[in-house]
Amino acid sequence: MPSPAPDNIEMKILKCSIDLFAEKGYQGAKLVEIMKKARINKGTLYHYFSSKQQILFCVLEQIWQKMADQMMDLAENTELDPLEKIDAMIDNTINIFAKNPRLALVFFNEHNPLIRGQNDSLNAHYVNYLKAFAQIFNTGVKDNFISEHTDGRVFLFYVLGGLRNLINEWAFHPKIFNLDKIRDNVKAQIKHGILKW
Amino acid sequence: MPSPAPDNIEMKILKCSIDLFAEKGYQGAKLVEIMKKARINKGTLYHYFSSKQQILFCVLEQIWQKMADQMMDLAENTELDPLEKIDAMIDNTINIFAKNPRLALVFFNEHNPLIRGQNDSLNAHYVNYLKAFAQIFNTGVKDNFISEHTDGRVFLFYVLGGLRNLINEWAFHPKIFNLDKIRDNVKAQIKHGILKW
Amino acid sequence: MPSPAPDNIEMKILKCSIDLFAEKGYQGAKLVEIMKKARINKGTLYHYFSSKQQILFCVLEQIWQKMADQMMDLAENTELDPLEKIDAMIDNTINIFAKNPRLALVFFNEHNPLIRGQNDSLNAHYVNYLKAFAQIFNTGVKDNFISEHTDGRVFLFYVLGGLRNLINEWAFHPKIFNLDKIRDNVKAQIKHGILKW
Amino acid sequence: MPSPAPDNIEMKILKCSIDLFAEKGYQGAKLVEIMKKARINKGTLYHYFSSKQQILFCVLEQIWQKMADQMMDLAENTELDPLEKIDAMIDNTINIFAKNPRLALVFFNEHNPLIRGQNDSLNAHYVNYLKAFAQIFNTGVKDNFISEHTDGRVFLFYVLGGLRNLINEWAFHPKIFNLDKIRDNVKAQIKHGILKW
DNA sequence: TATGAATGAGAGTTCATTCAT
DNA sequence: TATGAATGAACTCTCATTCAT
Repeated sequence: MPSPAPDNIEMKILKCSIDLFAEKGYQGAKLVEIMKKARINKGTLYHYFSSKQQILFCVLEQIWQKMADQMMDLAENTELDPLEKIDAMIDNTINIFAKNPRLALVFFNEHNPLIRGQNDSLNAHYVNYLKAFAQIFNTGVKDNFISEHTDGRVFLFYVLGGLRNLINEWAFHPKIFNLDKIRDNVKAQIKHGILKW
Repeated sequence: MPSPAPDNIEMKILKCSIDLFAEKGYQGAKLVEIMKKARINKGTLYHYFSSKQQILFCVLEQIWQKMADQMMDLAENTELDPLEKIDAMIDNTINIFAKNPRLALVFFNEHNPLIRGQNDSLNAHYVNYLKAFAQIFNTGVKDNFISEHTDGRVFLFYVLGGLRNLINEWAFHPKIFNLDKIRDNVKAQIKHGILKW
Repeated sequence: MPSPAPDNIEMKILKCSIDLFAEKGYQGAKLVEIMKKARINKGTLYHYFSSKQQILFCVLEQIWQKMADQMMDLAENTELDPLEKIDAMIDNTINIFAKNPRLALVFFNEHNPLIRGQNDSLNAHYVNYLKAFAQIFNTGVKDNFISEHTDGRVFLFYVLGGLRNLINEWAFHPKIFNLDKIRDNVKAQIKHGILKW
Repeated sequence: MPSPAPDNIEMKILKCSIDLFAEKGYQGAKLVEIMKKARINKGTLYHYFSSKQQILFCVLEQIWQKMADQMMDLAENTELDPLEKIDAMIDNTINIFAKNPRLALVFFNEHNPLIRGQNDSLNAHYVNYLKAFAQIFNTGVKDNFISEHTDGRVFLFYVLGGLRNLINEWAFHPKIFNLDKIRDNVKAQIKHGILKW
């Protein structure tokens, strides 16, 4: 009595979508291709997702949920000091994509403010993420771990953008970039900059 | 005898395209809208650009050309030391977009590797940019300005991504972000990191 | 429980296309007209044919396939002598179009080398047709049925062009031309020429 | 004092049009290409021809005028007997295209009834041609040169179509087909058919 | 839940032609 | 007579989505 787990189809669609979004971009990936790749029929997809955009939202939301959750956990963590938390944040972010480079490509190429603005739940995760980060950072400044000359917002978007770009490059050229080197270098640059010390 | 300014239409198309690309994304912006905005007719656009993509390439190429040229000038400059050159690089990048936030939005949201791969001249500028940057950075390491623990490639994409993200945020929320604060903070973080010193 | 005939739509498109191609030529016939005539929607047509040219190819290919098949059958036939085969060839060609004059118009006006060159399968049938004809003709010469002064190639294209033109005129003026008269006259001319004998 | 003959431009346009019509067909040949080939500017063409179709008509008309004139001369000729006239007709037709194969391609591929019906003057020449031919043929029958079993109309369109097809093939493959062989074979077939005699 | 033929608005693009200079 | 930028109607084709079965 074979009973296929219904979630499997949803997962298959999601997986194939990620691959195709990564390869051709959201607009370039056609639903027919996704359906073929997932070996499902044309109408079937609409039993699991209400639209093409819904698929993208679903992918992005999963990532942002994880990123926000991890950041909020970190913010509430009482065992790590702020600098350790920032290190952990780098690790968390890298770890999310380490096992799925194509996910990184979708995330970084399709997550722009235009998309964000169209989906409340996506935006909510994003806001949570920012808030948790701010909390960590501000504590770091208040407790004298972080220089008060550093603007929190600027630091946040700087690190985020930097990481995003690095992971994107790694996903495209996995042989040239090395995740551990990225990890160490970013941590060091954040703390000490690039000057000889 | 009025002298006709033939370039005006080309410029008008480019300007309106940037606005619409920024607002709705490349795919979301429709040629009809661009034409209406530029107050030209359907066929006229094709006198100046052979396709919609051509318009995007043209916008991106102008930016990359400027960025590459500035970086190459900097690389060949003999009066500045490597750290000054990196400061100048930050200034240059910010200055390009300072007067046109929407240009920044187009640049950062539409310049993904997919686009790059379709246009040789675009890619050439990009490669020049990377090479000139590497040259500056390597000199900095060799001359003991920059810590030898810092990987050049990682640093490059980290700074690039960070700046990109910051300028993008500034373009979206110009009242929250302040270009001069961005400038100073990034320069400081690059050099000293965020630790109390 | 009515059984849907899925092929009907494909046939309907083909039939309406032939009519419109005949009336206005391939270029003159617009897809909108074909769709209206076939009472189908815009997208539906593309379920059955991948392009407008595909429709034309499909029409022409069916005819050439039939013509080539008949000619090859004739070539392999061992019961008829070469002269009887040539008579049969005339009959075959005329019979293909006898029931559908508009088909003749499309075939003769749209089948030029330009079209042929764009479609391998079309060309393959054409080549088969020529080869089978050559075989029949050469046997006729070898077995002393046909004068050795007659060049095979010249004869072939002469008869083909002549028939083509006659059928075309008949399709345009079916009341002036009479297929049986065409049939008999061509057969006689091929064999005896026009001289008093 | 250079004075360019104004007719030269008209001729240049016609010549280049024939080449392009032959190569790509009437619809496939674009006015821009014709203008480029003729090294004239965009607007200039319209000083010589009122439309693209006008150019085609002009080409076809010249040919049909020549063909009609020659046929009418032949009809009025009192020195040749009907069979000699038919031989002369073959020669005339072939001679018109012998020096310009591309002209043959245009003539045979673009001269269909659709075109004919749109241009009175074109049609007039065509009608003259048919009438003169009929006159020659009928005299041939009446004077016992031609078998009374041969239908005039059928014979006419048969020979015309055959010649058309042969010249077309020759124009496409001038190395395979030989005009003189065509000439002789056609004359012989018309008179004696292909039977061993 | 599954199917896939059918839908149709709307996209980017073409190109013969016009007309102010 | 010559120019070529400007025109815009009309084209073929796309594809996310629907819905009867």
